[in-house]
Amino acid sequence: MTITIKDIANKANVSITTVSRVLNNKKGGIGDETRKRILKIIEELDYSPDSIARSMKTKKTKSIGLIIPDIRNPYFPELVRGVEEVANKCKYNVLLYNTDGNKNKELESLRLIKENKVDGIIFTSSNPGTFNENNKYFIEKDSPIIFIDREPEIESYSGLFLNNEKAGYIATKHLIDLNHKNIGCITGPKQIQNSQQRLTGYKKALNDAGVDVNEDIILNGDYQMQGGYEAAKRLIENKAVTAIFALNDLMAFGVYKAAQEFDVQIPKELSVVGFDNLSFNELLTPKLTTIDQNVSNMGKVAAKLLLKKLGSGGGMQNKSIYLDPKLIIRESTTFYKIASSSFKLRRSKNFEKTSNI
Amino acid sequence: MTITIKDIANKANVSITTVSRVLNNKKGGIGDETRKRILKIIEELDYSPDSIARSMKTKKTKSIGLIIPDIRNPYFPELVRGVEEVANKCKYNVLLYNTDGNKNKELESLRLIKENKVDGIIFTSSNPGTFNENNKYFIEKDSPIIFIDREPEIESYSGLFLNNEKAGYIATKHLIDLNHKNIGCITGPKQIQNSQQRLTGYKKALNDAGVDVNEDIILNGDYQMQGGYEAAKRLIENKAVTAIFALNDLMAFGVYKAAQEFDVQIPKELSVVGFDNLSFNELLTPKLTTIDQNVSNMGKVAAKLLLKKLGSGGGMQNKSIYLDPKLIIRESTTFYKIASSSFKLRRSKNFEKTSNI
DNA sequence: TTGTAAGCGTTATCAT
DNA sequence: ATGATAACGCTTACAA
Repeated sequence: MTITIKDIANKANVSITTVSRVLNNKKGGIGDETRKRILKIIEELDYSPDSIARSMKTKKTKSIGLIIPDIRNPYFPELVRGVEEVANKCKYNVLLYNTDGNKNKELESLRLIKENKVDGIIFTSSNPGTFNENNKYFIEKDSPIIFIDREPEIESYSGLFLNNEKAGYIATKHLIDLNHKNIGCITGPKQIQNSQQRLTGYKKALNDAGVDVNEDIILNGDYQMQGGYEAAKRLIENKAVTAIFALNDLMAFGVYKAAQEFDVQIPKELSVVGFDNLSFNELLTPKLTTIDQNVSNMGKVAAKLLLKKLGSGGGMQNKSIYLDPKLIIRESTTFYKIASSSFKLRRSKNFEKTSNI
Repeated sequence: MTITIKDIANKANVSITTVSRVLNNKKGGIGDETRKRILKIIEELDYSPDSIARSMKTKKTKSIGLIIPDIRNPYFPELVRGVEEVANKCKYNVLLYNTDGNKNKELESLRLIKENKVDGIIFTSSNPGTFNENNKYFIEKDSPIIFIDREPEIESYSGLFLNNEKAGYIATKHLIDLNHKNIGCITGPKQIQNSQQRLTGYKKALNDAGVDVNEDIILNGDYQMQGGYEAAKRLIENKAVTAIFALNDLMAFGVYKAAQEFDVQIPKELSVVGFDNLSFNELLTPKLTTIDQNVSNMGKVAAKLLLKKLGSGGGMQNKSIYLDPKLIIRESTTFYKIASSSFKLRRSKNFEKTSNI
């Protein structure tokens, strides 16, 4: 038998109201002796309130939904931890949803709100158009959703975004300052907004420095290691670049792999800049110069934003926060000297070496 | 204004009972015409039932709790996806908790069940003794918890475990078959059961092959890259081994790092076997020979087990499943020839090389 | 300081 | 085939 507030009330010879009062720490209106007695009984019976019943009245679940494309993408565990940390601190639970960027799954997850399962949602989409004005699940002005990383196509929303263009700019600028002129760029999937923004920053930095943008060394990647690897291979084979800016770390890993395969030394012969500052960077030798998004912090800020919104009872203006990126200079970038870039010759030697292992 | 079953009933000129019936697909007792009419109105009003109110009656939340140490550990995202996949297929939501192996947090999370927030829990502890007979949150015989990877100290439970000893055995056997005799072993934290089991398998394989167990080359690691790195450094410096069995992949990564630093060729001069088959293995050159746990599958099986238990209304026997490990042979292990293991000399050369980069 | 009672949105029992 | 109503465990006016 599950024990309820009624049992406590009986045992303490008070009404359930009184018990409810001490449960919710109502300030005034409770005898000190009564409170103690009730508390003691609660303790004895190891009672804890049924949060479902509580939600029924309050219309609050103390839960938030966290919707992401794929937790296996190493970007997200950090985000999740960040969100969870502040959520739990405020006694909120976190419901996790992976959508694989699938629009139906994204929409499906919004049902959570309608069904009262969560008080609010933190949403990272990889899919443009999930939220737009025509959408059946269109979210009204003060709906408790925080968008992360990708702006929805609706008129008003709250969100948390990285200043991706600036990030692309400073990463490229760093390379330019290091005397690089032929800087390859490996992008993410075309439809993903942040990839476009980073690319814009890249081009802008080039322009500002008076370096021509060479579309031939801007290659499409997929934000996966494999795409980075393949693009890097082409770039290296064509001996076209002295530096590569990969628009995320996963692809930068792919660049490392290609470089290793072709026996191209990083950073001596090829400088590499990544984007994300994943913790696996530790793994790499040399350590990767990259853009830090401080993903864990983004999670925290997003959660705080959401919780604040929830606390305000819908009376809060929608607002978006733009975070500034930070360039983390490590070991994968170095000053370009013309003489050092002659890896094409050595590559053939390497082929022999590889084949007899 | 939120729309309820009552609104539907009014609009359809029926009682809420009838509406409830069509919502729950009750077989008999509903006029075909009425059903259609109601369905249409539901559609029109875009109504969906309040799952909290539903839970109130049914005592079911259609949610499960997934409790893990840390989602940033690359082992867990796979698990989470596996769990989520089958949970969602059965219309269950997943609440995620990271405990950092903290006992209090682990206990805290169990409150979820008491508060009726979840119907069941899948629990991966890294902390012995969270569940034991004295524990206040002691879980009774048919409580809906599935333990993963670590057995609790209670008398009866359901769980899903890898046959770790066997895994340790076949990994070591593989190395022995490759003519290795001096096989170093880097373990996980002492208190973690699966590390002990893997180690037992390692020793057994050695014994069965008539190779003496050398405690000097069994080093304590921490299941983190750093620990693997440090242990490997010592092993390499002492020139004591021709192969290393790291009890998880993260530590194997550390071994790679140390090998690289000392210019020791894998596998030519040092064979390495890992454990977990993390997806980042793709990153490594050469690719890591490792034990595959099929973590994603474990997640699925665990979820199925839990759901089955929930479906059975508590009338199910507790039972545990032991999964068999699989050795994935890739490029980091090779046949040991005595001549090839002279890396100590070359190491000093490498120091010069490193220092002038 | 404490108690009574209504009500949250469902489902389920028992009528009709 | 359908409806009236109690009940789930809590919070919260409103009373006392």
